[in-house]
Amino acid sequence: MDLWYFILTKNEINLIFGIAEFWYKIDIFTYMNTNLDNKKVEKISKALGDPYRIRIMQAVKEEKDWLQCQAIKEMFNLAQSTISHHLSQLVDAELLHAEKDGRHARYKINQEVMGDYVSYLSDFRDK
Amino acid sequence: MDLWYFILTKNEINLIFGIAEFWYKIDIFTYMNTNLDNKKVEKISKALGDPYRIRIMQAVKEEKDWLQCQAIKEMFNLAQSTISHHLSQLVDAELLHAEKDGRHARYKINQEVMGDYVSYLSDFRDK
DNA sequence: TTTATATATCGAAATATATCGATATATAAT
DNA sequence: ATTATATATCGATATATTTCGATATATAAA
Repeated sequence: MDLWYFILTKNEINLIFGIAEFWYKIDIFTYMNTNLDNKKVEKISKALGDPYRIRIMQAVKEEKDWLQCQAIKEMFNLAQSTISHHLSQLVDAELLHAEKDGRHARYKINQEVMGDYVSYLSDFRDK
Repeated sequence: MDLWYFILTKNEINLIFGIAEFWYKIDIFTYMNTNLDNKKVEKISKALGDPYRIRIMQAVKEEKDWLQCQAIKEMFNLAQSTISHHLSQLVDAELLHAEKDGRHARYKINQEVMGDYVSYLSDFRDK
């Protein structure tokens, strides 16, 4: 049996989808994402450009559902006000959804914005 | 004919690949990208967290092949040393390949690192 | 060899960000 | 009502980044 190794480009994904469309008689629509302007991309990138915030995002990702602010505070040796600052950077960039539950705050990843950012960056690939 | 609208998650892509594997009797291997550590992700994000550098990336993308440094200088009202600084941020983060051609420098997007960054971020999606 | 051009590097000043401690606010527990 | 807990905000300081002008380096043109 042969083993083939691919790094797939957008065009190649489109080809595969094309075959799938033909075989299953369906239409798969892909679209270029225009939801993010440069200002927004800058803000998101800045938000991800800090070691603590990267680890916060990872912790939020690991959590099945929402992650309590309290849990984040216990991960680091940082003042509570500093954690709060990092969290608002992530919320301002809309990378995280924030929700208040009594006196607790909890967070989960904003899938839509994260998806927009990923597809924005994907446009830098191939041509 | 029915029209269905999907935002596909990684798991759903895997399902589609699974069907393709079954039908064409091939193996499609997907793997979690571990090429980037947090330090690298931080550096790349920081590099993308500046309006000039975002526009430089876009300009490099638009260029069919390599983009001359000179062309970038003409896009902005910035001192030559500042442009040089921004370009080295992007090259240090390995978002751009740099090449010297005589006394000119030229750049193109480092597809591998950009791809690694995109797939790193993709792991923040779905679960 | 001299001069012009493209880019890189250095040092200083301006600006932005991270961090803390103190304090405010809002909710829950007593 | 009072007290304790979770989070947010403020002001000050430390640190990092951006920007410039001046200068260095390296290549091409005269």
